Amino acid sequence: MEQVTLKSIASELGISITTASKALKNYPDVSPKTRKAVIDLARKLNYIPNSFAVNLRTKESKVIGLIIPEIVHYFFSNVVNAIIEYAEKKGYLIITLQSNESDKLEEKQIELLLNKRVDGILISLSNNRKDLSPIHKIVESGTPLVLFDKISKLINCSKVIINDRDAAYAATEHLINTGCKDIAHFRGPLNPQNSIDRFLGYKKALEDSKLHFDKSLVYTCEKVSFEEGYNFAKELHQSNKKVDAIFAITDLVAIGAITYFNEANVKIPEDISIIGFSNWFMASVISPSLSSVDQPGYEMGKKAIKLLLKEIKAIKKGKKIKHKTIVLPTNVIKRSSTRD
Amino acid sequence: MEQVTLKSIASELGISITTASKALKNYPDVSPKTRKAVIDLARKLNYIPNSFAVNLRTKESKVIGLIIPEIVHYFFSNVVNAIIEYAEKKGYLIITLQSNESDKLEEKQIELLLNKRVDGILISLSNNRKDLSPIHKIVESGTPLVLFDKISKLINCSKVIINDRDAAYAATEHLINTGCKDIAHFRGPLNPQNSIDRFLGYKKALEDSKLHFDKSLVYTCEKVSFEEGYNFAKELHQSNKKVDAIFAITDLVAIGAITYFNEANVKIPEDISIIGFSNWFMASVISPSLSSVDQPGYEMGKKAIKLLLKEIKAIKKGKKIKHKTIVLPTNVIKRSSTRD
DNA sequence: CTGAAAGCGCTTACAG
DNA sequence: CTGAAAGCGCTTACAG
Repeated sequence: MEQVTLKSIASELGISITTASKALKNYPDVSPKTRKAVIDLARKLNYIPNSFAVNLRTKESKVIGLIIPEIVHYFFSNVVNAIIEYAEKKGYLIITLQSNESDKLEEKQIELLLNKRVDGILISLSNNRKDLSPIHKIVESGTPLVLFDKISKLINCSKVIINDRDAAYAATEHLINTGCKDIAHFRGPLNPQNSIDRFLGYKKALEDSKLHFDKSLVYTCEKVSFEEGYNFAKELHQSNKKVDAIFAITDLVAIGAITYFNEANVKIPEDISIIGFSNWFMASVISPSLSSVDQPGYEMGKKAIKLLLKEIKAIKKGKKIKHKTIVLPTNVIKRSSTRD
Repeated sequence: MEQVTLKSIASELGISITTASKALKNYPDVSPKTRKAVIDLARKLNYIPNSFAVNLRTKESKVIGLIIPEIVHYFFSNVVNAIIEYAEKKGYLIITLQSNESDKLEEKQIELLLNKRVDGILISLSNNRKDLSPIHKIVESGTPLVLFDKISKLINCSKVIINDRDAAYAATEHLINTGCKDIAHFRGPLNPQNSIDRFLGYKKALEDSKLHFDKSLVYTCEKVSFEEGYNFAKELHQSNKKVDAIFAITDLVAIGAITYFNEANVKIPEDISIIGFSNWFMASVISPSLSSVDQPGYEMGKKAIKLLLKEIKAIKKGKKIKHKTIVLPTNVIKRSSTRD
């Protein structure tokens, strides 16, 4: 397959490479006749500019790197969906990588993306991220970075998040308002900020309503999995603890719990109310349908890529950029797993 | 941010760019002393080879393009997961695009990927793909291509698929074996091959069991959505048709039907059996749990990328490649939505 | 309006 | 063991 290059077009027309290049790029200083000849021939030969050469010259790849914990995940796949879609409209392509919640992998992937000279990077941090130096390195390299959902406040970059504490507060409040008094929490791992914030929101809601906070009603889901939800529900049920509600870190955990209670013939929400977090599609179709906190994945992805492209543009123009933190609203979706 | 280049390393050490390059690339004809000096300095300065220049020289991008109908989709997100993971291990990155089942968008995306000079392309075709010329164009461009799941037999490339006809046959047979006689089918759109094949498998199973095939029991889901499953179930229920089972094109459609029947107090599987297709995670957690055909998304993604990378390698070595079609096994997962 | 030339940063065949 | 040179394919400042 003989590649069509500017050189071959120029030589076929007996003009210089310079002129051929200008004709195709709508430079004003080319005669209409020459321009037409070049454009026609380019079309006829199906000329495609060599993007490698363009990248090398312009120092732009028109590619954005994206790292998320996992893609087989309702929330994150929605985020990715929005990012790919919006970026494409603006002429950017997305390279996606999954950290699998491994900080080591995440570091390698950051390295990969920097080596690839992507024009910008979007990350939702893995749960195990403690050492922030690899993230700082991105900023130091001059590559625009936007963190979303699972972020660190210590990084000097733009961020898109929800207010996990307020959202968890609202979820717990809903349980309290519907008459629950002994509310358990299936929390996430101890390290990630959003897991901490959801726990704090839960605790605060109890305190504000003068309900007793009972440490023994808090279970930690290391993997935030269906199985953990199932098993903790079982453990809770088989213990003698008095409990009339559960606030789960995520819908998947909540659904694990629902599955157990359905099997054990514990009535939801009569015997126990359950509320999840994220409002996955699944929440609306299981029985009973699951009350949840709507976490706008699509919106979050869109805001994040929008912000990133804006910063890339600003930097290109040599403008100073001011980092922003966008906080998206959430709201409690009431369904059948909690009382009226 | 002053970029560290071979040039800057060479000049700092007072050697030529050539030698610096060779030292870093483990060419044998460099003295150990020089090699060490170069490597040490490169590490100290945190040298990253400019991938744009490398791409231009090697004519390789080490990037693979992937087009799927949508990413917020259990099956496809599993495919993407496998592809990203395997590619990364082999030194390739993945650019993902979504056609949203639009053939026009799909064509633009193919164009984008070819312009980007990706080293290979993976596609699961959109339902509306009738004109195959954009796909042929990929093959003609010399870019290795592997089609998976939603393919066209008319394209001269490797493919990874399941046998949709046999799988649908097995699903329908399961309904028949458990005593169902009047089996409806919520089929997919008329164009895509896998939707046709599933319909044919369903029909063949009826015929082989001497059951009457009733055209009026076949409903076409244009969008393969939850709503269609729900609405067709309602339509079916409110008609006077005699029906004791439904084979749905996909779990999402099946779950729509289940949701309707649950609301309408129609007992599953006593009054009506339901079997889906794809074995989404959701199938195991709804009530009743949904029998389904396991469609191995992860395996399919892995085989597809593996095949593609193999062909890329072969072409690089100037070897002739023989296209393969891999057919992955499926099996019926029996759960509570069908009888024992 | 046109084109020679420099340069982006690398790789590699070739000469010494 | 070392390096000058050509070249990948483009863009653009500059001269005419």
